[in-house]
Amino acid sequence: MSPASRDSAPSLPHSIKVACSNCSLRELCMPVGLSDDELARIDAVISTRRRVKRKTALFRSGEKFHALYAIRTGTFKTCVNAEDGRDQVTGFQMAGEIVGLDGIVNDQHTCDAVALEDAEVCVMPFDRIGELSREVGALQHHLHRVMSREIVREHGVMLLLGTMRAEERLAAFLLNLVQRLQARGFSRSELVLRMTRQEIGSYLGLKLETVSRTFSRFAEEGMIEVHQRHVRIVDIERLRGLLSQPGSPM
Amino acid sequence: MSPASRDSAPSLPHSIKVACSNCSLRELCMPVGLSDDELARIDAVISTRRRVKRKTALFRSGEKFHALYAIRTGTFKTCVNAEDGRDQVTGFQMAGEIVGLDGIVNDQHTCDAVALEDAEVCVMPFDRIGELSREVGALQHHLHRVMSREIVREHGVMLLLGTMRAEERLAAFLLNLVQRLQARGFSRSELVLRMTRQEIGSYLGLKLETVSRTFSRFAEEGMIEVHQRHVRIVDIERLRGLLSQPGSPM
DNA sequence: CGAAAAGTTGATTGTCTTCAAAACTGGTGG
DNA sequence: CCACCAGTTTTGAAGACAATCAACTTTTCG
Repeated sequence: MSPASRDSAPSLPHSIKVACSNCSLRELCMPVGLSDDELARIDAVISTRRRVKRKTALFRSGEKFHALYAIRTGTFKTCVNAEDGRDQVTGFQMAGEIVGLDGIVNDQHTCDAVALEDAEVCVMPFDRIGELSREVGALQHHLHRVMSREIVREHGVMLLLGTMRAEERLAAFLLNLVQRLQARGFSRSELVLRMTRQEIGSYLGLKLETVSRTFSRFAEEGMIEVHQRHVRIVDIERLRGLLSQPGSPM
Repeated sequence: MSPASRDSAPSLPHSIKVACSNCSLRELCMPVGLSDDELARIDAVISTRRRVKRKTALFRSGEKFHALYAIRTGTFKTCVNAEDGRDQVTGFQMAGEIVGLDGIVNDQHTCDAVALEDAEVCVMPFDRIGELSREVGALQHHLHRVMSREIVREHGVMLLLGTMRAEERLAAFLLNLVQRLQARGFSRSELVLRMTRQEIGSYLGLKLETVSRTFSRFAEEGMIEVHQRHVRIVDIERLRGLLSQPGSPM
């Protein structure tokens, strides 16, 4: 937003030595069933972490691509910028998810990844991942799956943006968020939004006022309780119902 | 649309022996700078073609995934279906482009690929591609780039769906189409739409009436000439201008 | 504490959708 | 070869939904 804070991190800001082998998030970002030897080799490749402070960028559009990043803690948004100043949030990423895949095609990032809260990521140098995945079949397939999953996720967003009304979009957004939080051991009814109404709106193709109004309407109707960024899902079934009913089958 | 024509092709409908090594589309779907040996090994893997008749599916959502497909001739649409009957065209693919990437994550396709005209594709069995890319580094990187390119393309569609007005969407659509056609040796001002207004609308998140009206408006204003599916771009600069001006920088 | 950022709410406007009717196209069978 | 018919496209009129503009409140953070 503010062109002032355009501070992408320089080469090696805060880097830390670590190991996947004893990482609690391994099930999320690594293939399962690796041998000790394979794990050790992966440890050798993914040897540094990087801290990213709130509102600063992990990478920015135009920067040279050299690594994928596995999120360890914190939440990110990715967002693309058009030449004319428009921008669009393309996703919100949380622990265990991978960002940076956009950079592979042209060896250059085409979107920004900005931390919504203080965060920490594992740096996975792409050329070394490539080498290693030639030897460790499970890693190769895992990488393919990660990329394919992202493609499928984006199909879902396109469906949302192309066919849904505001209420449906916000319901889908909330349901997706709690589902992912639940998978990470958080409550399935309470959540703290790490992003602004603005950012939610950008992601959902709505203006922030519409997001705010729709939150209010959901609250009035007793489906959720909203206190700023704290949301409590009171009637998840009715929220789900918003998605399956009104469909204009085009 | 008509639930009658739900005929995805069975195991081996019309298959033909072929070779990438002397294929004119190689620059589009294969890495460059391969040795003769490497090319021969790729030929061995991509050994069959398949014909797909107009309005029939190359694959459908739910089917088991086993191959990627490189389009040789013809045009496809890919489209995702929601449980509630909604559907969304996620892309239009033409010669040299790859479809099927969505199937990798869960070993199952999550969208339909339907031929908009009689078409022919090269079948690339995914497990064999995987094996070979472990040995041929250029192929591995190429595959990564293809997937990354698709992710970046979808970012662009999200920007379009999330931030653009009808005129901008249609202008972006037309400009993208001619650009890709031109890259394939076709005119940069004449094009034949292989899809209906309906399908364009689904892709652009608009109703078919809006697409039709917007075409008419462009024609009135002398930017294009439209005769059904034949479109002539008269003033490409003005069309481009639609994309760079009005931006609501959110 | 105070300024800036974020969020809420209301009134109005604009764009796209919906509903409807008619014209056109292309393929099929008499 | 022509007539017919389903699918496609165009166009109009009315309505709906979200955007815009604006004022105000609340929260956050230096």
